[in-house]
Amino acid sequence: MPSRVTAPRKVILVDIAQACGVSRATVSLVLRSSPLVSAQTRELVQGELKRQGYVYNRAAANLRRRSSTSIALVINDLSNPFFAEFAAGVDEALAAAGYVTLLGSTGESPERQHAVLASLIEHGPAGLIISPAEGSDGTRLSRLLGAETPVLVFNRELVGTSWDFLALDNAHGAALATEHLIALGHRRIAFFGGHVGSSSCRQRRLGFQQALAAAKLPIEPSWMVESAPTRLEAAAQAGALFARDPAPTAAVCYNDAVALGLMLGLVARGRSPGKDFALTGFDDIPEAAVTTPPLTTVAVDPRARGRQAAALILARIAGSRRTPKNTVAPVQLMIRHSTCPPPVV
Amino acid sequence: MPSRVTAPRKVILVDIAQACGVSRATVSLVLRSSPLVSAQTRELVQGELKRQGYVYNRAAANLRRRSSTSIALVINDLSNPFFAEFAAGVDEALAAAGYVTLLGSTGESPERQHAVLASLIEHGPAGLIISPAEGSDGTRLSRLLGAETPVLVFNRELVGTSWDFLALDNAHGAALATEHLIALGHRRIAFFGGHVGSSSCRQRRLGFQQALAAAKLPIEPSWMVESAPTRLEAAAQAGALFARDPAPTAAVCYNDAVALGLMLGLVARGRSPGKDFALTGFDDIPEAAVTTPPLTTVAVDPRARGRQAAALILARIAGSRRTPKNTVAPVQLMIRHSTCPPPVV
DNA sequence: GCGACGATTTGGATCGGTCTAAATCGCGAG
DNA sequence: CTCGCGATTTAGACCGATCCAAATCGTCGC
Repeated sequence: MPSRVTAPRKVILVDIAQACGVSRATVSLVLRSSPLVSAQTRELVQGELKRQGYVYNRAAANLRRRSSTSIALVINDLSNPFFAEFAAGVDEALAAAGYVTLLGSTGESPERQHAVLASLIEHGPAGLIISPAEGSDGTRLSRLLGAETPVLVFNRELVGTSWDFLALDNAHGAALATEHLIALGHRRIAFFGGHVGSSSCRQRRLGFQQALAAAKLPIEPSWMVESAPTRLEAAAQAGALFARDPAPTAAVCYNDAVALGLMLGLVARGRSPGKDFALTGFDDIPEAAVTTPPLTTVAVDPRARGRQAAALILARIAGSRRTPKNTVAPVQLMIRHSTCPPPVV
Repeated sequence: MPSRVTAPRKVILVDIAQACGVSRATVSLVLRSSPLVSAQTRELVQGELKRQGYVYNRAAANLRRRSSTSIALVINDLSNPFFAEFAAGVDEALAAAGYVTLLGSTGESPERQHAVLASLIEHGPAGLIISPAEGSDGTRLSRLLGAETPVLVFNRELVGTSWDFLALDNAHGAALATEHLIALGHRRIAFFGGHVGSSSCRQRRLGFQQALAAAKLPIEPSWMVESAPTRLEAAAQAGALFARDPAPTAAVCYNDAVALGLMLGLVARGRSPGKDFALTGFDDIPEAAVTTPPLTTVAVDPRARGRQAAALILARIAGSRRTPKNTVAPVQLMIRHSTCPPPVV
């Protein structure tokens, strides 16, 4: 009979206990570095742990302790550098706090989001950070997650829920960009790109309009141009700005991707962004600093937002607070060379 | 006595069993949609599950079944769009297969990588996909992970290990780029950027040199310029290409970031990339298509690589294969406008 | 020499599921 | 009416840790 090669059984707590001639409870205490065990047995056990290559089974421990050391992170679009950087920040801070990140990405599909969440919560995370897919149904999410799970919503408001919310200061950022253009002398300013369906777009439009109103400038509805928040779509929509005379001399763009697309569209029409047309972005993606011309934009520091989100969910898990908390993250205008004074007529 | 408000205890399997007047085993069978239970009780139980808002505790189940439904994904640099896209592909494919992704990012630090891995394996993932941090010690990782864990290494070779490995066809990609430049008429071609410490850089250099040798062109050592794989570093190193006369008329760059940096450096020196100097990148990051000029580069489709990595680790977990397997992913040359013929002297 | 007391150690129940083997049910055949 | 058999259902051990209450140990005071 050929000798059967069995995979060496995993080393568990009792193996260590037996090898040391102590009880499981004692080994367990050593693992959690309890002060109860004597220095002598502690060393004995620790030596054996190393010798046998023991790995702690956190799932088993968590089962008994009814606790959890993981946090779910659900991202609408990981391939967007903004969210990737956010995720990196979250993971960095969670790891530092001893948590593990359960990742889920939804590709902006509420259906996938539902499935992903259903799967993630079965793993019993201590909390959830979610950047909702566009078109998410808050009520439906509430029902799925229950009132118990600690949740932090990032970036997009989720109406019908009472969870903590970390928002960017969209209105203020757009206002800063608009004021900068006004200060340069522009009087005909467009708002370009984004879907009004998304709350972030509505907020940025609001800030834009408030800044115009504060400067007593008119808001021309045909200069509020929608487009998908992608470079390609934005480039295709550039013409919409010049459909009528007079045309705007500057545009506040929904985000950097849209701004870069608009730049392409302008160049294609013989315009020269930063020379005869001024435009601003939003996000300050790494690319923004190195385009030609470098893009004036509103920086939001996504990695820092990630760390902040981690801190907020940990605070919520610690559970001191009771009422849901809204946090607004500051933004900063980065002035580069895509913004110039209007051409003299 | 004031009525104590207790958080509603989580609904567990026995709650359902009691409410239905059946045993735990029966409920368990329903949960796993076993054909053993009668249609009648199945419906009864399923109704109760929904009514009470039961959520499955996968950790408990996995404990008994000695199985796992999570896979760890360790990434050296999530803020790099290439890896972010890769991660998105992995997560997409894993989710489709019913797995959950445990994320860890290391920021290129072997120490962090060690800590992250130690923490992740305690959660008992069924397998691990790792894109190693630069300077990882394969032997050390082997010791940490043991011989049992299914592992797929991505992108960077890990010497001293016997794990599955998914590599990009670096040599071939660099050769394609080099051949393209030669076909355009270039005779003095540099290899720019990257650290020779990294295996991907060595492989790309190799392909570059083979293509030169095949065309019977000399390899000039002073035209092999190192730099950190970042835009800024690359821009700073641009001068090294023109230190001596004659200078190269074209460069194969280690990756897109380096190529974009070199473009900046060239412009700063009064050169005009795509007009009087040709250069190629590697990766085809989204930005490459929209720079001025658009960058000729080698596309590797990171999202598809992510899906492929997921498929490979799942196959390894299924365990049919025995010997470690090396997979080389194809690459594709994307010809854009950063490559031009050499200037006529 | 004995009971007390602080310092350690430990048996056994427990977390929430799954597995196995055995019990129970319903019904048609003999 | 009883037996046999397939279809369902179930009791109880089990996964690998933690927790609690109780046991054990050494030694110190009287």
